[in-house]
Amino acid sequence: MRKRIDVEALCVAKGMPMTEQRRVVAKVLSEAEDHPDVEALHARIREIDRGISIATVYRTLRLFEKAGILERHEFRHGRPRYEAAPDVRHDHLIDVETGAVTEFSDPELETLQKQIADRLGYNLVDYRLELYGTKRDRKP
Amino acid sequence: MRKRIDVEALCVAKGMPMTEQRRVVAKVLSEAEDHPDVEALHARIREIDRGISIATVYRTLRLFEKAGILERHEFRHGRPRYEAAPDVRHDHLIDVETGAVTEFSDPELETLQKQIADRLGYNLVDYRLELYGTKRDRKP
DNA sequence: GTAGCTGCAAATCGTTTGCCGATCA
DNA sequence: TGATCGGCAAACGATTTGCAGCTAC
Repeated sequence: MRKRIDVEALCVAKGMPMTEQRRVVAKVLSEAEDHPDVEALHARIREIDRGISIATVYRTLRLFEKAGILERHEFRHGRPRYEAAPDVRHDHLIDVETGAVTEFSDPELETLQKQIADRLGYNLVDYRLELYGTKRDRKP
Repeated sequence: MRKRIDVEALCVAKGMPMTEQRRVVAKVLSEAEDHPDVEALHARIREIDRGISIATVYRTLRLFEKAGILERHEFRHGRPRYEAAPDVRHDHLIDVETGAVTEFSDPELETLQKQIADRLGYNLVDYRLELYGTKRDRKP
């Protein structure tokens, strides 16, 4: 069960001028249950407003990302995929057969990572963790 | 202390036709102590043989990668970077200020990842872990 | 009113590819 | 010899940008 994030409200809170196009992009992002790429997003956007150009989609995604409203993920083998920025950080497990993404978070893992960085003489400022797997017992 | 890998020997072992150009690319990769990108590699290659084109560099890197002789890493913010494939897997800590890469490996971490995948109903087939940090006590 | 937006088409960037003469085994 | 290679320049695909007109506030 994914927590719905009101992207438009976040934009307004940041004082962004809200155009019709941005509202549509925000709506599509808010409603996405998956982690769509630009092409998928554009397709969904055009279902609502046929005239919105790909340039606007790119511009808007960059804008939202810089504002911290959006996360861009560069998983292996594929174009960047997007999700509305969650309030609690999580990591991703990607199904290598279907591309489906499962979210998870594990405090133990983060502790361990901090320890490793520390041991190497660094302060951990960020990390990227992606698991790639195949579903167990896929057939009946 | 980085273990030197004889890339040319690995190519020969795989039965690749070894041209003058491939020997140069192999040599540069074997001698690299860092994780250079294509541009850096091409620069080093040209120091040995001025005539080798960027197309050849790209073709050769792809060839080596497909043969499992080379690893391509797509760290955040930047072009892909390469290293001769190590025989024991390791992960990377990237200095966000300098781009320098420190290698590490932690069996505990891998166990934990396997457990997480398992808990989510997946068999772990691969993963990507990158730590981003700043050096502690950088100044004297 | 004016700063900032959008659509369009052209530009950009890193990377790949078709062609054809050259090289390797 | 026959398969494979490499250099060149053109092609490519995803993304960005300049411009001129339009919109939010």
